Amino acid sequence: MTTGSAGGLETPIETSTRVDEISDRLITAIAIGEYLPGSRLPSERDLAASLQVGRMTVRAALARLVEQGLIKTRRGRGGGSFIQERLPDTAASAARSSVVRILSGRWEVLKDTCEAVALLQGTICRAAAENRSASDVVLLRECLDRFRKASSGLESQKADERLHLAISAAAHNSTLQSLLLDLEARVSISAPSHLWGGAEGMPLMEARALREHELLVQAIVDQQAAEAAHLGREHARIDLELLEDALERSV
Amino acid sequence: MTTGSAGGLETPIETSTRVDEISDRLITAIAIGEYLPGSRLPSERDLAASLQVGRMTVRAALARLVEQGLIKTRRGRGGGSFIQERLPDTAASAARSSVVRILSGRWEVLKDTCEAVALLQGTICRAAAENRSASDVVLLRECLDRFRKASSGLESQKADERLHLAISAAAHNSTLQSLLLDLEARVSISAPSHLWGGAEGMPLMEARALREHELLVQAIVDQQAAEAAHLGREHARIDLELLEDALERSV
DNA sequence: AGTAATGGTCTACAAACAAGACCAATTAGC
DNA sequence: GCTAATTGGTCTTGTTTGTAGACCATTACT
Repeated sequence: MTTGSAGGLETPIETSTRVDEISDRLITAIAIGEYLPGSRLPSERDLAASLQVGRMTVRAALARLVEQGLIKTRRGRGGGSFIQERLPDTAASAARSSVVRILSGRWEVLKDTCEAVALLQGTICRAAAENRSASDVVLLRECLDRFRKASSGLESQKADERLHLAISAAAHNSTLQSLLLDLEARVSISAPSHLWGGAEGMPLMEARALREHELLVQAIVDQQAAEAAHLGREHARIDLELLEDALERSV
Repeated sequence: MTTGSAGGLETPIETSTRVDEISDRLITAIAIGEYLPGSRLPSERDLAASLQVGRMTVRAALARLVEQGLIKTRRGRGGGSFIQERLPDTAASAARSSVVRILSGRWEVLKDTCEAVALLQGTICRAAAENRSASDVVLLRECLDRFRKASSGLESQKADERLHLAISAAAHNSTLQSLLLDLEARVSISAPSHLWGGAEGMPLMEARALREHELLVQAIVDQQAAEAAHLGREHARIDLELLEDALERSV
């Protein structure tokens, strides 16, 4: 977000530049998995056009991602900005130190944000159970099916994202939906779990996620508001648990 | 906030200028009742200093408020920017046309936002009931007392604001709290109810608000999560009803 | 070889803002 | 009443940020 507008008259004004905004979006898109490692971002000219922004501005934003080691650029036809496979420092230093560096200091904020996501998720699931239409039901079942059939971790993650999007859409409140997306993006940026999450426990987590998804969708379809709220809230705590695990493992 | 950071790579970038940000804050402060009609804003130099911003920037923001008729400026020692008594157009044109102008077109958005506020309020009240500490209880009772004793509409409104602040603080989640404040500010900006709300029904509303406040605080103190959630949600719908009333009256 | 698509570089220009000087009006305090 | 302090109003100067476009360098496809 650019920036929220609540705040007293004492706190200093700070406005994010266009470059900030764009690099934030790009990082979010990558962290969320919208662009998988190895894939190519749109060309600078295309990005500039679709964001309605000067090309130099896009270049400045991309330069930051290059600095952080998130992308590399290649010139010439077929060139572009390519998402890197690994996190910048996992190559140079030990993985654990990188995790600690990412999480420490911001841990309190991150935990607070995760809690907020969980609560908001619960609220949205309740609203979805109350307001879901017939077409929502169809879409939800479709997304759930796709999640069931997803094999690879990345596919499963994509399906997960779509399912959650469908749920938040079923709540029929765009304000809350964008709020939730915003919060989730904050968590993803600070702690892109699919990048550093240990691959060992993943199948277990995915199994749990599937079970919870099925129950959650059923509750929404059956319009069991209280049940949906509870399930949504608890389901969102998976992220928090993953974070706590990662921190614990690395200390 | 400047601007939220969620959104695909297709939607255009827009960054709010410092002037936007400042005038938003000022309007919010006035709409919320932080500066009552007749009172004076800090001097331009003071504002510039506390906002860490050039004086010309503050002046540009103030100029907007003058344009909207929200403030008038007086020069010389003891001068400054003074909050106007009346809404700009109520003097020139009929009050109903002003209400319609404010609400129409943005009605759908406003309704969505109000719904979101209500849901979020419910969530926060639930969290408050679950997480409130002993000191929260003391503060809540204090605020409730102050609200009971408040006589004038403006006093009562101030007390109401503080009570709600205390409740959201009791939830012990700063992310959700700032989110709620942000949403409420949006509603206040679009529809500053205490400025155009008919004075007739106010005592009735205040009586209802008092009753609901008492029940709500009690539920939080007693840690009745579900009850608190329900009360908070319904209580927040008062704003929506006021808006609907105002719209109905004016059409 | 030629062409099209890409990143890389450069210049010229405009808008937003900062910092500060100075003027004009008004009034609190002596 | 006089003075000095305080305040809004105006102006200039310089910086940062972003825009628009031209042009170059590199690469791959036909």
